[in-house]
Amino acid sequence: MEYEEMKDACPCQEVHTDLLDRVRAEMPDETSLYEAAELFRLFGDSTRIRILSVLSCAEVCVCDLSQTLNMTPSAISHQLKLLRQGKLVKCRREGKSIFYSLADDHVRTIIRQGLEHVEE
Amino acid sequence: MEYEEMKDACPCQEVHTDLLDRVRAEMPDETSLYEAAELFRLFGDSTRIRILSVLSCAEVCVCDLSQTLNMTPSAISHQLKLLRQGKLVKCRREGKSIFYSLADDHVRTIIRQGLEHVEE
DNA sequence: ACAACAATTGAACAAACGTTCAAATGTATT
DNA sequence: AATACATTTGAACGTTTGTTCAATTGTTGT
Repeated sequence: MEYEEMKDACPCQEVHTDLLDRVRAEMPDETSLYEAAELFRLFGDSTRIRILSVLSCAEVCVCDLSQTLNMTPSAISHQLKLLRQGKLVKCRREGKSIFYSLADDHVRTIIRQGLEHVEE
Repeated sequence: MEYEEMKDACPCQEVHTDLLDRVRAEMPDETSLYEAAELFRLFGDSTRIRILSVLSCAEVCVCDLSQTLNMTPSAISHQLKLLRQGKLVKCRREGKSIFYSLADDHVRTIIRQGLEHVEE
């Protein structure tokens, strides 16, 4: 009811109704977009993208990450947990150390894409 | 001093020094990574990615966005401001309305990439 | 000049976030 | 069993974030 009134109140509505219908038809479903946002959110923090960037080069242990990025193992570990949950990285234990690597090549691609966009 | 001790305390260091040197050499510079993170952060919110997704289909006014996404013009406008600052969208005025569109094709590409990754 | 409308803005607020710290877990060494 | 070390975990903290609300700006029509 309210919504209908709002619709009428906006002159745009009259003009752009078919446009919006087309947009609605073409749009990816809400769930996919929500998941894509969740994915990008993981890349959207400098600590996490630096971790992923290191893992783009090599498989390394938490200790190495901690040294390379000059952050505490705890801070790194918390972020690794998020990256693991998001299926962006995988890990394997070797003695006391745990080695992390990218879960798949998509991750590398996405980072490259982002870097390409900013380096212009 | 403390840092040196930490270094010695970690057996990894001895083992992976050359690896880490190689990683450091290959890594993009801090600034690029930071900017890439900032870019991805913009895609990492469901409201913003939905806005961008609409703009991938068509140039629309704030009013249209507000209706399509079922959110207040104010909320939309706040997010559009961030997208404008990040150079992801551009706008032009036409009478009382302001029409938004994607700033360039990269944006479309990045969204597509993200969607591809989640739809698997 | 005034009313109507599209859009923007700033302050306020709750929710989500990232790091720190202390404690815990798991593995190898003695 | 006990120690040492790599990593993880949970609680706490200050900071950032997204939305709401009320007020404002800019444009059109009367």
